[in-house]
Amino acid sequence: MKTGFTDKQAHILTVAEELIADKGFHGTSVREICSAAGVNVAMISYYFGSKEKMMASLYRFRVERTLENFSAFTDELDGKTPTEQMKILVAFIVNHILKFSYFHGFVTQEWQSTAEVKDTLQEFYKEFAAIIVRIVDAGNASGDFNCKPAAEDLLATMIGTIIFVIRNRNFYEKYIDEDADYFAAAEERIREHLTTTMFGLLRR
Amino acid sequence: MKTGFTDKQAHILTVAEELIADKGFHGTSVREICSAAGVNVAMISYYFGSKEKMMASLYRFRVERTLENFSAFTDELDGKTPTEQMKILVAFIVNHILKFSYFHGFVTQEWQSTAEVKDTLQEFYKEFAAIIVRIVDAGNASGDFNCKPAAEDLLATMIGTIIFVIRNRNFYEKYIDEDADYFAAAEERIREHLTTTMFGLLRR
Amino acid sequence: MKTGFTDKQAHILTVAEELIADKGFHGTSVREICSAAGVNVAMISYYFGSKEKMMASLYRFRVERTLENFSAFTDELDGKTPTEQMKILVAFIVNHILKFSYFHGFVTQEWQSTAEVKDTLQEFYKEFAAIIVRIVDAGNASGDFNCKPAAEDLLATMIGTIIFVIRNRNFYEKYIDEDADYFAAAEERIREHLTTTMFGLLRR
Amino acid sequence: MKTGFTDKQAHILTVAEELIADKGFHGTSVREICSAAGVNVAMISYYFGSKEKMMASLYRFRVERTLENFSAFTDELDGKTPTEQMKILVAFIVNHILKFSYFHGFVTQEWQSTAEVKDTLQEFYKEFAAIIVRIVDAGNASGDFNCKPAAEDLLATMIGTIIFVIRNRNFYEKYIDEDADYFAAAEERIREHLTTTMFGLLRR
DNA sequence: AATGAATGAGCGTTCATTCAT
DNA sequence: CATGAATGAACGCTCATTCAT
Repeated sequence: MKTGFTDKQAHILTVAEELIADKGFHGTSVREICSAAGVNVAMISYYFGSKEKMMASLYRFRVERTLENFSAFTDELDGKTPTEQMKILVAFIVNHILKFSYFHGFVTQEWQSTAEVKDTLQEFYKEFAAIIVRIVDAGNASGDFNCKPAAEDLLATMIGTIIFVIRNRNFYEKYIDEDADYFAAAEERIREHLTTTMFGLLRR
Repeated sequence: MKTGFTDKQAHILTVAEELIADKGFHGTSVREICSAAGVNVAMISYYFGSKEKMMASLYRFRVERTLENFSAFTDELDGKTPTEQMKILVAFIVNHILKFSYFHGFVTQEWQSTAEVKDTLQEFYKEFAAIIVRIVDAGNASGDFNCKPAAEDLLATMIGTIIFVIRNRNFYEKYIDEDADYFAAAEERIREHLTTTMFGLLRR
Repeated sequence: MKTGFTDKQAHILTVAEELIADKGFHGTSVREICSAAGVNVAMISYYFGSKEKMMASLYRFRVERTLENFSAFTDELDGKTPTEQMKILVAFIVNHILKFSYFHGFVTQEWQSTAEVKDTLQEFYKEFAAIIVRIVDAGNASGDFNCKPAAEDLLATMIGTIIFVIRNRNFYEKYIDEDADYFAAAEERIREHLTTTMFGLLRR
Repeated sequence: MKTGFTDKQAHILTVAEELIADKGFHGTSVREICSAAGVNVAMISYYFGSKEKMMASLYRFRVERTLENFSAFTDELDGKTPTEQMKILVAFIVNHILKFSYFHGFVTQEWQSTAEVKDTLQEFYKEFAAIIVRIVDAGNASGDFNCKPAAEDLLATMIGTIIFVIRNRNFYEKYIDEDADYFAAAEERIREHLTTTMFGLLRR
């Protein structure tokens, strides 16, 4: 699977991803990333050209990996009814965003991202919206659904809801069994909530 | 309602809010804020103790003002049917978040906020969730609704969806008439979408 | 005497001048200058904006001080014969360049100076060339001289010769009494040599 | 004449010379030189030990090549009258310095050269001064000249004047026909001026 | 109460050099 | 013999903050 990143670059990006997800782009220093990655402070400039360019690489890195998973996910949809497909789609997106949430919250805020980076993310959203359209249309044809809400609205609601739950853990965890692992429990809850939400919009 | 902020402090916070909403906490320097506010660079440390503490004050400042609006908003609900109340609530939250979205996306990301700040924001969410509960219960009693979805889930979906649309303007604006003002057009669209979404969850 | 530099700025420039005269612009670090000046490392950026801009200030600083001396020097020429005036001029330029030689060797080499800086130095040269023209013309009118060599050539020879002697001390000091102070002895020698040279060009 | 430089070393030195002449020692990076020379960045350390030592080699390299030209030049003097010899000498030195001026301006400035490097350059000056002495003595014996100015002073004036004109092109080019090639026009002018200057010092 | 000059720490980056291959 | 990946040190600069006034 060709990505254009060497092992060392991938290693640095993985470490950087975790830190930046936690503390943001400006809140994470090059020294911090390199120290955590066990490499010399000069390596980020050496490998990526600059911290900014490393960030652009990080986006590309993540999108590439996400789109790889997409194939597996879309294969899974084959032969299922639109209702089942929608359930699978919600489960996939909840699982994915919980893993890489930070990734969907940067653009336009905190990070004056370049056009290239914004495009990288849009690529993902458009790809995803296209799948939603396909399922919605199939469901309306088969009679599973009787409404055609806009794909971009469904997408906004799904991703937005998940990110809110992640970012406002402090608030949301009060409604979750405190003995349970937050992310595992939250994943299940959001999946169910969003599934219900989607069907509420598709069948009226 | 006692706020504890002098006029000068309020002025600085207002200026800071706008800049930070645009460029993030780390992306906005103390010099920049003070320069834009027309005050001495030492004033932030002087008035608030530090940039971090100013940020905490900013949260408190915003929550206080929001809660002030709440009274007007809750007054508006009086004597309406639960269905109408829910419509008003959606309209209020969409309008509010569009104005102060930055404010709901910081916590846990980009900013290692203190417990105090997190509490400040939770105060708002809890207050809001309480209103949702009240409307949902009233609607179930009156027969307007026949379901009792969790208030925190409805909240997450409402706020999350709005923030997504704001942060991913690049993506979402493709689905909006390009001649229209983005925020005005988006506000209307999201309001309708979320209203439909809420009713889809309350009546099944 | 208004120069536009505060005492602190003047202090830093004086220290910087000495170090840069010795080791060049790129060879002298900001830390080194600040350390020698007993000020914080941030002061150069703080006072001048950047190291580059400090260098531009240094040129201006030196030219201003040189042009101040000029008035005193030109006053001294009044009422003298052209022959005496030429002797005074040589003595002045030798003395001045020996003090600030570094200053005349930077432009176009080692430092990609801005147009502004180059202009600063040219200002000095042009001012000086004008005086030479005046003396040469007066001398030809009075009969002291019988030739009109180009002022820019006389200037080039005077300044060039002096700088050579400074820069190639290693070579030149072999011809100077080793018990004497190099600069004092060199000053006298060059003054005599250049005086002879000038008269050799003015009377043939 | 044994130089001790391999072809690769000579190639690197030639490239380095051009760059350093333009931007100075500190202003030219090892990467830049190696990149321009089409060799690996490690080669300068590998071949010369360090950047500093490469610089010492560069001086030696240039002096060796200059001294090689000297034989041809001194041969040319044979059988000429001292007056003609002096003209040839001025023409040679002007031409040479215009080509390798940078080379004569480094020592003691911008570069803390080692004793070895300084010696390398002195070797050249002493050799040159010896020739001047010979011509001056011959001219005084033949009656071409009637003065014996110090060779080191003549040398300082010649080299200094030329370097000034090169370094202060900005100033000097105003006095040169702007349609002409600067270096070609300057060479002719300086040659004539220095020839006149030398004869002015040798015949009084 | 408020200033603005000044600070030390840390920033992202580039440097000449080293070393395993 | 030659490479190029990798390094530690130092670079110029900006940061939030302090302190004498």
